[in-house]
Amino acid sequence: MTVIELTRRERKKEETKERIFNAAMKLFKARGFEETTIEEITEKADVAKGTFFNYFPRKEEVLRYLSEQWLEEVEDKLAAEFKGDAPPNGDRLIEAFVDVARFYEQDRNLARFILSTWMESIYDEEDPTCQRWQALGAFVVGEMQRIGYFRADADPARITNVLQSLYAFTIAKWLHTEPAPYELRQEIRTRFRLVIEGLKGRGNS
Amino acid sequence: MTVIELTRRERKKEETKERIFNAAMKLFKARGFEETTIEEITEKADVAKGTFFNYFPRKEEVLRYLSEQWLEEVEDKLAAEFKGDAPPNGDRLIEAFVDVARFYEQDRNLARFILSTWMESIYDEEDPTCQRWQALGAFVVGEMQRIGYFRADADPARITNVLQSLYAFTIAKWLHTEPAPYELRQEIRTRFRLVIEGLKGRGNS
DNA sequence: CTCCAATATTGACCGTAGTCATGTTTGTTC
DNA sequence: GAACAAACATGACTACGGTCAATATTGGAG
Repeated sequence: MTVIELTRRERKKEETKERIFNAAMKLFKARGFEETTIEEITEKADVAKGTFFNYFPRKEEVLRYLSEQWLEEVEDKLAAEFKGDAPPNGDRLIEAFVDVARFYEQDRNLARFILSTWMESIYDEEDPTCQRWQALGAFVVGEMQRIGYFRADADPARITNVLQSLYAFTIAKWLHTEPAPYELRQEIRTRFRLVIEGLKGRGNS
Repeated sequence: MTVIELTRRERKKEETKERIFNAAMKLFKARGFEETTIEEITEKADVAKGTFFNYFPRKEEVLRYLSEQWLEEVEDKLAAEFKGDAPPNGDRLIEAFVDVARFYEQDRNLARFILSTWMESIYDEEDPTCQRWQALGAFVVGEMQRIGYFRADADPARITNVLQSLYAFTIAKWLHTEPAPYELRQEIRTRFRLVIEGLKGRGNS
């Protein structure tokens, strides 16, 4: 963590961005994303409408900003879990993801925003967030292959993609269905186990 | 297929809707969804702007309409494949889905529209399209369990969800990445096989 | 302190999705 | 065919996301 000295100007800029961001989040939580207008946000943040666009080129960028902050946290958490000294372990892999899902359970509204931007960024290979996730996924899956938890004859990137889609969809469905269709963390655990063990039946060569 | 007699009024109504729809599709294909304005559509369809909203309450509803038409076709195709006389067969299951993916390869623009509405409807359990897919999925998976291709100790709805997320994501990523990141049908086949066989490695109990 | 260029702020303005009051057409009843 | 109601068409209007030229603020150089 490098501490960079900021000039007064830069400090003020950050502060304004934060003020706009906080105002936006409060309104989004209270009334929803679509229902909140940019004028309401800027009024609450006590700046002119145009100022908003100096900090966030589009309304959606506020969500992306939120999402990035949160994903960085999660990333650090997962990276610490897997790049630490403790030997890699398959069950810990699942439990780490299950654990991250706690967040989504906290605030469904917020979670919806974050998930939707995450799901968009998943497709965009230019997106730095996406790249970091791919890298993290490839590393973790590689480790799992090394210890024999995952089969070694499958492309780690493919396994990462499969698990990512499973994870994202399980959360997305849970978030968009009212009332919640299942106990989220339990369901993630079950589905992960299911694809790890395989869908194959007895009559299948 | 029941043929319903339509009054002149109803015929005219259908015709107008079709005219608007066709105009919209031509413009969407040529210039993209966002870039096409409703006024352009109505001009091309030779109706007033307001008329558009008598037929499609939102701009996106045009896509939903397209999507519904197409999904019905696919549904019929898949249903015929699995409710026919031929004995159910696991490889045929995979190949049927692979085959459907051909469509997405035809027109990437159109496919993007259809997939995005499909992915939204996946979450919405009220949506009739979603319900029909769930039903079809449950039936097919049930058959596969009966013949021992899929393990019988897993909830068919869960297996359906897992496969659906895998399928949708694989296509989505393929559609949103330029140039295409993989040969679509081959990738679907590989991923399906992967989750059917399981991700488990040798060192895994 | 004065001047200046860089940077940040502002709100009038624009384009477009969607609304709605009004006008028009259609089918029906006598 | 006249009178009427229901269904449908219409375009002026509103609301909001986003642009941009004009204005204000900042910090540094002389």
